Amino acid sequence: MSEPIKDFQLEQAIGLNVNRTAFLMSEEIARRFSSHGQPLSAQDFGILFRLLKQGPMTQVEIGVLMMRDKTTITRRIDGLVKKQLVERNPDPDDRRCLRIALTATGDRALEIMIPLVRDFQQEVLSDIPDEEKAITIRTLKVISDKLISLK
Amino acid sequence: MSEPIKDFQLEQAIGLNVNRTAFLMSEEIARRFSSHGQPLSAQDFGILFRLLKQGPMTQVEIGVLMMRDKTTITRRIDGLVKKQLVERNPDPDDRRCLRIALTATGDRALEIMIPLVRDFQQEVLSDIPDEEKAITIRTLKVISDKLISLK
DNA sequence: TTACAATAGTTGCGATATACAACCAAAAGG
DNA sequence: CCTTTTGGTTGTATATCGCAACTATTGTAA
Repeated sequence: MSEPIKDFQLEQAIGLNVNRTAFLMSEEIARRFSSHGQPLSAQDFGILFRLLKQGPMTQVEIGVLMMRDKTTITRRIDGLVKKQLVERNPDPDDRRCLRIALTATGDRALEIMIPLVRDFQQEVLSDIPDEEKAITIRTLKVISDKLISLK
Repeated sequence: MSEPIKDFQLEQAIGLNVNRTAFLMSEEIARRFSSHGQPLSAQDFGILFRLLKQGPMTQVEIGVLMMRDKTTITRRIDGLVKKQLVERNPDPDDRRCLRIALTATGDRALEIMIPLVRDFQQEVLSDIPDEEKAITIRTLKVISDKLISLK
């Protein structure tokens, strides 16, 4: 008679560790943003940074990247507009679309936040050999790609 | 003049990958719980599983493990009580405390959910060599331990 | 013993995040 | 044209969360 139920080791479970790490990282980076005058979430940073790297995007495009419903993006952008970090510009070629673009204020916010993020990631990974960092990131990508393919 | 801002590689950032993976894993495991008649979140599973492994706990103890305010735990336990998965028992030695304990229903729910979790984790990691799984989990632990020590 | 401090838990309240349904406007494609 | 698809907004509902304030109980120290 096997009793397999209690054999499961939660502390070794990838799910628990991924979740806890994600929670703690988001919390800490948001805390650092706030203490540098930028009260934004890690998610908001993600939006702003992509706008910097890739230029203006529509809300639907942002929604795909963030894996969120477009109504959720409407409201997140509302918040960023209210903080004057982005603006909704008309698309000259398609009057349905709004091109979400960084403002000068948004640019300045990123100039503050990007070094914070870079330092933060460097800091939390400082004890990890490069090889193991690479393996970790690759493993996470494999998992998320697999989960996306399931959907 | 260096221009380091845009050099930051978001796709290689540990934070983005950890967050996305956590989101996708939580979503998928909740979906599987639901489709097996157990509409619970990964967080709720975490509570129930710890109660199975460690026996009854107070709400404060659960809150420490989950890194949540005790008021949040009160309400999560409310939900689990309503689903008859746990019960609040008086502590004979301290009348302030409630010992949160699995019910028989909660036990049966775990008998369904634990194999789902085990299979799920095995499935998402199936293409990853054991060595790399171990490195990934260890790296995540190092990060979360470091973040906890910052608090 | 008695007063004060700490602890366990609850409730009121507000904030945040999220998505579905329904809707409008505009574009695409027969 | 007429129909379908697409981008976006709003109404509504749900879940999650934590602070402030409260009660009840326990611990502590004069």
